[in-house]
Amino acid sequence: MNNRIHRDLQSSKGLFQWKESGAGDPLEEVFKRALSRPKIFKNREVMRSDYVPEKLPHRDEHIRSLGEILSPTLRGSRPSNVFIYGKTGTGKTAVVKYVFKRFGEITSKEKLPLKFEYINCRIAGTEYRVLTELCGAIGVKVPFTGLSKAEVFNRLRRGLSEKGYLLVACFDEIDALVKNYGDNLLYELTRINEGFNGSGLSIIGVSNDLHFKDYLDPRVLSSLSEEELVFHPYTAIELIDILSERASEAFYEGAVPQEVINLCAALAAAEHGDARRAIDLLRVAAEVAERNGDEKVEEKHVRLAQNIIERGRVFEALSTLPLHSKLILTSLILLKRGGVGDPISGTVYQAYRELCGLIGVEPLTNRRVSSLISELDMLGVLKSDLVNRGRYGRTRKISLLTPIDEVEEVIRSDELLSTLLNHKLKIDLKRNR
DNA sequence: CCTCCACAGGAAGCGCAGGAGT
DNA sequence: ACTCCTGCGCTTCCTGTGGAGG
Repeated sequence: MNNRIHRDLQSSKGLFQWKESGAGDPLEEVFKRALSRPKIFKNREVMRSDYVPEKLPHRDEHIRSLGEILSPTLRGSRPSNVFIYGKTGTGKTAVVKYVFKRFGEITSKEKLPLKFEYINCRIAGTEYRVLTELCGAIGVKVPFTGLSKAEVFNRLRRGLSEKGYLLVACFDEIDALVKNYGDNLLYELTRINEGFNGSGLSIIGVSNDLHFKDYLDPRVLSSLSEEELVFHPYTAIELIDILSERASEAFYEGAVPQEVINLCAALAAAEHGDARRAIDLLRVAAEVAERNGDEKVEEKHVRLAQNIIERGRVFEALSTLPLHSKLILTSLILLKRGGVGDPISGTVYQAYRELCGLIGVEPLTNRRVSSLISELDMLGVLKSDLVNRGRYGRTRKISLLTPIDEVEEVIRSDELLSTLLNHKLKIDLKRNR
């Protein structure tokens, strides 16, 4: 099993290795190759996920609607709040950023007292930081910690009325904020305009959770969704247009044939029409082709890219986990390798405590481990199904969703856990004999 | 029909970090 | 120096629960 992982690692590395290895100065070779290699990328920036293109194919209607809704700002009155729904990669963020950019241009040309601020609630993280960013948008300086939320809120209100700004704020992934902190802040923000005329705050809420409305207080909902926009997933045909548009800017002519674009579009369309996925796929495929020294991107590169992206996702999700989550995964691996089918939470907790004992770490409580398992479930690493076993209680059956070898690979990238794993596996082997 | 298992998962609160205001 | 603020990770305590077996 060890060998297998080793082999996997080598072969995945092998992807990036040159076909022949020359002697002498190792960098010399790299330079020479890099300079003589056929070029694929003309402009790498264009394929980055946060790039806002000049043209957004198939979103004209949405751009016009949003512009229409925001147009009162140019005449100095406050526009309606807007709610935008749509799954990931349907162009919500791109449309908002694009519209903000264009309005920003007009604003600075005409010298209007307008501010447009884009905030990603999941990245901002807390209510406090969201408020801080709003303050920052209108030039009110706020320390990043130390003040009460109420104080920051007051400063925002004072700033708005003193400076006379009209602030249009986009709360992207607004569901993340509401799920963690409730809708109190939103309620307060929708009421901040009372007593203002001309200045104030308009909110654009963006969510990819279609059931998000259910979490909201009716009062917040009604004032927040004065206008609504719904973004539908892209079809494969639309994705082809989007990719072609980007590809023509990002790559040299002939480097990316049409059938490769079609393939990327088809693969992404099969997964809910996510444009971001499609673009990532094409970018990685092109990178693979480039590193390989090939002249153009081919189907095999796209297939490899698919693999790389998948592995990258797993690795990134798992390697940044805290120690105790990794210990839980380690126990799961050991139980699986030991021939236990899908263990129940009690068994996992026992194994986990044992591991903690071995490395001299104070174990967390059952309750906390239960939460960590739920978190891993939400991450999609494992699945925990509630099962009722009558007399034998009610518990969760835990199964790995990620291939066990991939999980083990990540666990083994931590030296301590790797040693622990080897140690335990050896003991189990002896016991079985 | 009732009991009782083996937990799930909500609520509250604690201690700490990292700051601000006085 | 002291008080007060929030977020975070965690514990403690608690109530709830579906169905096998008596």
